[in-house]
Amino acid sequence: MKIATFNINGIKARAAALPDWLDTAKPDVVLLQEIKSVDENFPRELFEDRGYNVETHGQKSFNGVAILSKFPLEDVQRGLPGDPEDEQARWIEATVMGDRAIRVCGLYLPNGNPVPGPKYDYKLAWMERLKTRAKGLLLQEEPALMAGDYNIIPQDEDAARPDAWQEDALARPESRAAYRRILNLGFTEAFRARNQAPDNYSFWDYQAGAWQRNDGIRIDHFLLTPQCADLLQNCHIDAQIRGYEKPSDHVPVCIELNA
DNA sequence: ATGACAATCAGAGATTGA
Repeated sequence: MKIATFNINGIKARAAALPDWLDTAKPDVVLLQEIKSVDENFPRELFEDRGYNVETHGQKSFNGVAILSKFPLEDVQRGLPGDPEDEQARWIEATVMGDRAIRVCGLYLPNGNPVPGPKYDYKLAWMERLKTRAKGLLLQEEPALMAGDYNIIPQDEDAARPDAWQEDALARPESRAAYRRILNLGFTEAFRARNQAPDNYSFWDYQAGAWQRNDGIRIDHFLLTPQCADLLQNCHIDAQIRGYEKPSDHVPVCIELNA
């Protein structure tokens, strides 16, 4: 089973590029972030016509996450638990009913800039809630994953110019520590489990020719429970599509599971 | 040191992103 995560930076703006990529990459399951659309306006036919089941958790203008799946989806949950006041659409999870049931969680972790400030506080608080949900997944002792735009540069090797990100919410020591507290509960980060090479990124800014200079950062990640990590075949980044027509500033990260 | 670039909503330019 091929599962991908992709921050598309707006479904309207990606109405051509996203189907093109689906037709080429043929993922079974896709976790989308930043659909920037309310549920009613999401062009689900684009995906249903290609054989995908579609579940969305959108909001107006910003954020918004979705799951596309060629397998049936069960027990869909929207919103990260832990704060009933939180209106931002950054979390959706469901069980993918393939040969083996897999719980998939799609997330769009807050950016957090500027540091310090209320947005950074929200990021850290959100990560604390994420940790709680992560513990819950581990307790199930079943194949499960949390994937999406973490807005975290895990280590300096995950940025072309680490010095430029030192004071940024994506790389601050407190951000990295919060990410590691989740990882250290017992998750496997799929990309580094299969690839130790530097210069692998999942985001390039639109500005200043970042793509052409390969001035990127790796911030889109797959975290797998032990039972899911047992199934991991490989993980790769579809970087080339960043150079295609009207791209997102992120590219898809894909895993192949023995399931 | 700053802005560059893109998307959204709205119908100009502010806001957000990373």
